[in-house]
Amino acid sequence: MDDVAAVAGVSRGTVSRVLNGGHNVSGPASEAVRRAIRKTGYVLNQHARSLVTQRSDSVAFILSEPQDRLFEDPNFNILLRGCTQELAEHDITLLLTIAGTQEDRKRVGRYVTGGHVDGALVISTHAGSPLLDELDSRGLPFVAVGRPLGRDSDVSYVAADDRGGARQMVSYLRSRGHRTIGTITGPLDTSGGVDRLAGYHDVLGETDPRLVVTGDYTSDGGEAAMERLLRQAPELDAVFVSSDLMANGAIAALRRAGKRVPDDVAVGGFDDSKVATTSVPRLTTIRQPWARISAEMVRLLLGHLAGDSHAAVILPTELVIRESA
Amino acid sequence: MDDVAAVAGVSRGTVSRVLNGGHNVSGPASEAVRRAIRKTGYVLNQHARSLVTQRSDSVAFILSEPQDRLFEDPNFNILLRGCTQELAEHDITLLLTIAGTQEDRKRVGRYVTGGHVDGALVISTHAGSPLLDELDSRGLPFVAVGRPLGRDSDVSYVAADDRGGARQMVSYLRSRGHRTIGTITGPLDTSGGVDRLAGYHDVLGETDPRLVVTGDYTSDGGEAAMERLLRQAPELDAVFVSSDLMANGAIAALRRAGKRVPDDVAVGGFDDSKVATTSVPRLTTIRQPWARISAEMVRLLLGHLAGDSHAAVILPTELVIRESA
DNA sequence: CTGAAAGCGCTTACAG
DNA sequence: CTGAAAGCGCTTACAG
Repeated sequence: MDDVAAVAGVSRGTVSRVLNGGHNVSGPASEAVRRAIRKTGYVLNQHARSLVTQRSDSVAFILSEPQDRLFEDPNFNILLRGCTQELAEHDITLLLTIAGTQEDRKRVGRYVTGGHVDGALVISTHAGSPLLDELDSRGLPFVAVGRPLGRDSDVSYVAADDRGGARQMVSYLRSRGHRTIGTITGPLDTSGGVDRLAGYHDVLGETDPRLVVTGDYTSDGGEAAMERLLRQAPELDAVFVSSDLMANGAIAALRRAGKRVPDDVAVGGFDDSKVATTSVPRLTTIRQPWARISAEMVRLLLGHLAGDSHAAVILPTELVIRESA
Repeated sequence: MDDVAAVAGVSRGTVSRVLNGGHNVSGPASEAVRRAIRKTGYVLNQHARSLVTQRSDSVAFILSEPQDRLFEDPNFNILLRGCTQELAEHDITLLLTIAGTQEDRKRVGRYVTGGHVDGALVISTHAGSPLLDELDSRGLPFVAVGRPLGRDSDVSYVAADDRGGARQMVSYLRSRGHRTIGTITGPLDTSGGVDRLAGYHDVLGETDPRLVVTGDYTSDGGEAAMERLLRQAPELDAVFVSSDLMANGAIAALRRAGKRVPDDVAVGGFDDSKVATTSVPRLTTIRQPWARISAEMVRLLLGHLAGDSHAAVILPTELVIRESA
């Protein structure tokens, strides 16, 4: 920077000013500095800048899932891409950090609270993640995707309306004349698990406990859950499955049991993920507004950085009718 | 840090020394500092440290593909995870940056050359990526995965033996009695495209040009390429397809043309990716040693950081026999 | 509009 | 083993 100043014939202060927007710098001076920068091949030292500005102009995207299955989920892709773009418009770089194991989470916790980033977008669906507490205690602004169970009243998050989406699907199934509607829930330590189940009960009221089975968001898990459901309640004529992947497994189980989908048993999924269109039959499901979710996450985080307090944003879902129900 | 020093009753220099391994610090002093750190809740300012050490203890994993299809590839997952773990053992954080668009690439280029990271792992299969030049001109150490066309003699990279792998597959097809073996290549501006085609010619010599068609690594592209191949050379009895995804599409085209796989036309893939086991019939393919690739990439990069010059590492592939050939 | 100067929070020879 | 001090490369009041 001294070089640049020398070549341009100005002080370091002036060089710094043109680097930071060029306010209060005369045209000629600005031009000279710009030329000097090109000539010297100068590149700013970000650490020095961050040391004085106390910000890094980057935020972390923390993927904190034991199983990083999310990676294979196209929706996750959309989310990541959306956040990157939104942030880029504000000249903020997004760093993806993966914290699959307990040890990873510690390392990442240290990293993000060490001043490397100004804030974080955290993707973690399971309850009781110590990561949120760590970020909190360090005072690092962050926003979560999905309602963080147990923390939803003191943490910023944006989520699809899981409960409302479940209501849409179950209402649709009932409107199609189905009378005995079962459900395969997600893990009950995730908001998707409890909220979608709540939506199911919202429209059906209390149901026979035999009609409710818990899955684990995997295809195999959905298959096993469907088998159990079939054993417990062979008379059911529809099932609301809390994720497309599980719905895909459920259909396999139904087929093996000799049931036709949707004629004998209608199947409704959730997510509108890739498998929804590749499965046979294609899935009737609930679409989550991922593009809007990412936009809102970034908006919320930027708000935090500017001093706003926390907030929750719930976005509506959409029923997508295909062949499975 | 002044607080810590005050509480511990030592100088800042001593605090810094325990922070950096505790060499040349007496037991009691070290203990006092440690207690003071806990008591004050002190957290190191990484920017200040990096400013003096001139390193950040982090490296970038740059995903520089126009289409970030890689994300959905489980192999990519293995690569990413492997690199993260290897680096973590050296206390280095891996930052994933995505540079899908031209603009992204610029931003990322600025970021990584701005001192934020000590080096980079770059994932970019297409030739002529300006990113490599940029990193080079900035003097940032990096290693690429896959042979960077046109830059392979002055850049560090680690790759599977594409040419040898293609030889394995084509030799296998011939050993099974197939006589008219076609091939669907990858884009010819990728090393996977040219090297696998070279391997094909290695075992077959010059072939009828009608037997060679270029695809784009997508399933749809493979389907279209197969149709073309079938039109040009309806007599073929085997085809070596340069990626599993394309092989999957090729099988669809064959089925539609009334050909049985492998009875009428045998199909050999490349990658041993997820689709290899989900396609019907399951694919006979070439496995790339992703775990070793990630380990070697990290080893090479760490070498660079320590001052080593560049090097290329080529790792052997493995023929995996299933049902399609 | 511009320069001189203080300061951001660390690390690391240097001297003892 | 320890402290005092210089310095890493910037930004930003402050004075003019």
